[in-house]
Amino acid sequence: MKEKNIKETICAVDYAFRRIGGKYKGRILWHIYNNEVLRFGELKRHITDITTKMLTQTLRELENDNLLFRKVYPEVPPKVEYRLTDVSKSLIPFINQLREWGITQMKKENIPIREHEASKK
Amino acid sequence: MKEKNIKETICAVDYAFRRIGGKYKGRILWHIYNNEVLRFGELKRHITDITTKMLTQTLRELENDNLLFRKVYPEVPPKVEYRLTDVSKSLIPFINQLREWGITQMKKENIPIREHEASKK
DNA sequence: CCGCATCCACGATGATACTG
DNA sequence: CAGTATCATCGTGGATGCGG
Repeated sequence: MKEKNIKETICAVDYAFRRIGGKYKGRILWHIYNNEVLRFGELKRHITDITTKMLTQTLRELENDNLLFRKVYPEVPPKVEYRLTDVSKSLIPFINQLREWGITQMKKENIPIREHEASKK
Repeated sequence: MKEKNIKETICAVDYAFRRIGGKYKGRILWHIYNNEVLRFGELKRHITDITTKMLTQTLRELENDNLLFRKVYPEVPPKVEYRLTDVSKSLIPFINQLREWGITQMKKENIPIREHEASKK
């Protein structure tokens, strides 16, 4: 049966796409990078078209895949923070370049670009 | 209803991922780049885990999205060649960078890497 | 040889309600 | 606040057969 496990992967391009592919992974990493640290609710507000379920699920995948660090504060109300790991930090240059490529293309096609307002401290 | 159209896209990261995301797009572009031009059957042999249907479908998407150029030779038996466009060529550096990141990670995890044998002429 | 058409299974995603 | 649980649905992709 379908080995979902990445161990049997062959091509590096394939491997990389499996790790950061998916509908929201790129954007999540990018937003966290821009803010250094984000809480669950903040992320949800940044990525407006994601549901609670998908956000939770994707965050878990990224965490299990060692691309996100999750810190839970044992408080009431709860507080959970997400940060990049060293591995995902090493991925940022790529995402950024891809983003610049996207901007170039979008300008060519006159597609309005929504910049994510990084709450730069 | 669900606007599949990319026109309403907002974030450039999202835009870029939509264009080259997907299970096979990255690999297809990469293989064609490595060989400059590939025929349908050659592509299918390179990407061993793809079905005829998915290959056809993905190639169409890439073509419609201006990331592939398709040339049909009116012969019997048929012959169809696929090449990169200027737009997808401008994308290659990023794919390559992503690939290098993948290679680094795979080495860390001792995952065997299958190099695609580019039939360098 | 290079596809396209059809049918079908299943996983991915969405909507909504509920909880510690 | 940060999720979980459940149900419905939609798209992706596989299998097969046909056709120029």
